Amino acid sequence: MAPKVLMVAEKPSIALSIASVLSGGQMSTRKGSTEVHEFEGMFRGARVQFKVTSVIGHVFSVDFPHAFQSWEGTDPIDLFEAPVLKSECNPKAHICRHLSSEARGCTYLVLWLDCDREGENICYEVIESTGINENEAGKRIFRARFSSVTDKDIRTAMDALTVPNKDEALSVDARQEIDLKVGVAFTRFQTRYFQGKYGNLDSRVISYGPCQTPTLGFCVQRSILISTFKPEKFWYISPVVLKDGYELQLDWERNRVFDLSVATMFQKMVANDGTLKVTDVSMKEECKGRPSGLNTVNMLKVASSALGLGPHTAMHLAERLYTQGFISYPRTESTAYPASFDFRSVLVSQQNNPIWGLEVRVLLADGFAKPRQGHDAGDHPPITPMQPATEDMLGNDAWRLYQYICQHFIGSVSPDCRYTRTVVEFMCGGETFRCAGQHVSSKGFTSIMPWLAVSEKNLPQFKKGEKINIAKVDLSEGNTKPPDYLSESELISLMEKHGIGTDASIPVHINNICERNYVQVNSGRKLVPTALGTTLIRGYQRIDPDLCLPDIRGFIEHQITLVAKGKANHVQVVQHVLQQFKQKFSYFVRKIENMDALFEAQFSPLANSGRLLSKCGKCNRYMKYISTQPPRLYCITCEEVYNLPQNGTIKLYKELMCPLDGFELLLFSMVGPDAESFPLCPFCYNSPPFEGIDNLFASLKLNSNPNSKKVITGMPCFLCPHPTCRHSMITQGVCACPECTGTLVLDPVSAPKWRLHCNLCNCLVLLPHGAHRISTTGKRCDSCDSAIIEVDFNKNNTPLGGGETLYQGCILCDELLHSLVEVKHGKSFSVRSRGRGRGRGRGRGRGRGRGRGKNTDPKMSFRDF
DNA sequence: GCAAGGTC
Repeated sequence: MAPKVLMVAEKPSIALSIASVLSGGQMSTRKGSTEVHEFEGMFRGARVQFKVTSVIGHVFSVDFPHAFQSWEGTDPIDLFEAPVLKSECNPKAHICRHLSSEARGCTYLVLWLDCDREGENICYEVIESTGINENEAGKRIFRARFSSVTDKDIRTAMDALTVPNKDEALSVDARQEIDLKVGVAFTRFQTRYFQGKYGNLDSRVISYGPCQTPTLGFCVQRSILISTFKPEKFWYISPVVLKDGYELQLDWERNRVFDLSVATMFQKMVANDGTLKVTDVSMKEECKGRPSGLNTVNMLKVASSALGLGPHTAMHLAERLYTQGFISYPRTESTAYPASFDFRSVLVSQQNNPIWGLEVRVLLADGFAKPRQGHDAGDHPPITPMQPATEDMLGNDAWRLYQYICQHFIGSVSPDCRYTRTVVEFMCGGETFRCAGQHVSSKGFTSIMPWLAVSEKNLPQFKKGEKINIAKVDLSEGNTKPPDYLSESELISLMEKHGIGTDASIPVHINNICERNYVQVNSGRKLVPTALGTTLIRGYQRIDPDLCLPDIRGFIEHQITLVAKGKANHVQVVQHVLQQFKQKFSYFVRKIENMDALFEAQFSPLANSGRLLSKCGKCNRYMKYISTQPPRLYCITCEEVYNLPQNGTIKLYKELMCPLDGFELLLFSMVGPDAESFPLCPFCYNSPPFEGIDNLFASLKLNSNPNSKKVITGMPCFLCPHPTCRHSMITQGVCACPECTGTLVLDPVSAPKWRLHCNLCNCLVLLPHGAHRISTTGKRCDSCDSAIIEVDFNKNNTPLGGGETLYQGCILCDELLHSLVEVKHGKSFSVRSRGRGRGRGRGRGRGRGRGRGKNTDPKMSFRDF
């Protein structure tokens, strides 16, 4: 059989392009985690079977091991020395499994990842996933280096295979570890510090990051400039001339002066002279160049400033236009097109457009230009329309973006705009004045991009040496004005200039500082910092300005570049940089009072926030409920903060008390139609009471249904293993969830729509409707080990004979009860149906758990907990 | 609940 060659690209679209080019379109395609294209061809002088597939960006991402994930149990400074783990970024996509199975039986691996450092790093993620030893580089493993996804470049790359660059890959590993440790350490520390003191910060998490914080810094810097701006009065003179029916106001060469008596003096000198002498008339042909190709950052700037679309939204729309085939790949740094680019066929596809079709037909008939020379970053061609579209096909916002992309493209192949500029210079009383006129001789690309048009301004004819009487000399007063708040478009430029973020991540960072409530987007997409955003930046400036300066990203980039170039050892660089940040961190912690003084002046202490709600188990006094994000309880006496679940309402739960710690229980209710409610003890929720329960949660999360939207952030009663408390999972749990490894727990306040809900996933089971009372009994079903429940039916509609209302049974095995239950979210729910096994109790010694034998109902109860 | 970087 012919040897097999596996080729892997960074995204499915590139795998398709590569396969199409190399197979000449003769390939077969099959589905998988990502598509696999197969064809025969020649490789290193032999006939082979090619398989081309792709990853979807990074395969792995980096995080802390479980022991360091607890905010309570880890001192943030220890994170700098903590180990880091790589795990699959998107376990549901099963990319690792896909690669390993596709690599089986392959003799060669060819890496077609994007040709940048991230791509180089993904090369090694792919190698690791395939299981091939990386020492086989140059023997079984090859790297294709291509500068664009064109026929020519793909073939050239295939003929000149090299090996992946380990140093570049390691530089990305270094960046990942540094970003993670620095970001998480500062974020955890300042979040806990300030949320433990103030009640109205209104941000779930007070994050810090080497990209997001300098981004915020730009916005705050501008707003500080505005708030500290002192306006100054200035004066200027402008002679007025009447000629050939024109009234012209001339510009003063001095522009303005800041002293009224000086301005008055000049005015008198000019007025006394009274005659303007034309000292020069110059006429110049000017050219405004057509644009080069459109890259992501420029698209985002126009989207924000001209279309009113934020970068996040604009990227979303652009991605949709791309996946629907209307535009080319929208994430690119390049503004230069490859030499072989077919401009004509793009124009042909636009020639029937009702709005700009005519212009396109003229270009096709009269000849078109190539776009102005741009920058080739070696990634993708500029953003280009691929298919004609109408507003109906796209929807308003996507249409406006598409329209701009088309206008930009057509503009880029249109002639330059040409105009003549006339400048007339005058002298009077020793002072120089000017006026300028413009006449457009050829609109060129500005007819399709009218917002860039050169304005027409007519002047009367002047001759050098000519003398003209002044009609009047105005003396005007003005005030210097502060700049406006930073526009999103200006922010994007600043980020690009300072190397903060990438074309793909710039929108994410801007979105981040909005979502964290650090800035607000006002009208005109101006970014106005909130009190929180301003206070943070001013705080860093007080303690260590480096922390919020744009150079911080540059510093990290510079250090990892040493790794990428092979000039420094990866481990040593990471250690060195982390050592520096650790010192900055500990200094920051020591000096946090300097920032806190600013917070004190701006925000309300917890003691003054919120309302009294429930009793503290330690001091027996009422604690305050703070409903602003994140919801918390605060005990004024103990000065303790207890976090509460989010996105729901909290109230006191029947003044019941936790038997473990004496805290009053709360009832949390989610919102929505099938919203569930559950009790929790504020203390247990934050500090789970049983040893090792943290680890148990971690395994529960790992084993739970991956589709579950439920996020466990603390321990509510429905996860509590207390053997006798009437609210715990042990006493309120009924049976195993048919959908996941969780337990179905009785919702204690669901009357009269009694129900069970899973403590891990969204599975919901409706119990007999309208019953007076439903409760667990403490007894177990003999055959399936579920909890026996007791139902007190309503006497008006009891299904029991003789008007009986009380009934006990197992909801799985008892025919009557089983006929009365209904699964709302979830699949089948019966003893006989086979479901997935139980994950709980893994290795916990009771011999129950996943496999209990083929004929056993896999949905055992939770008793082996 | 944390970062930034890929990509959908």
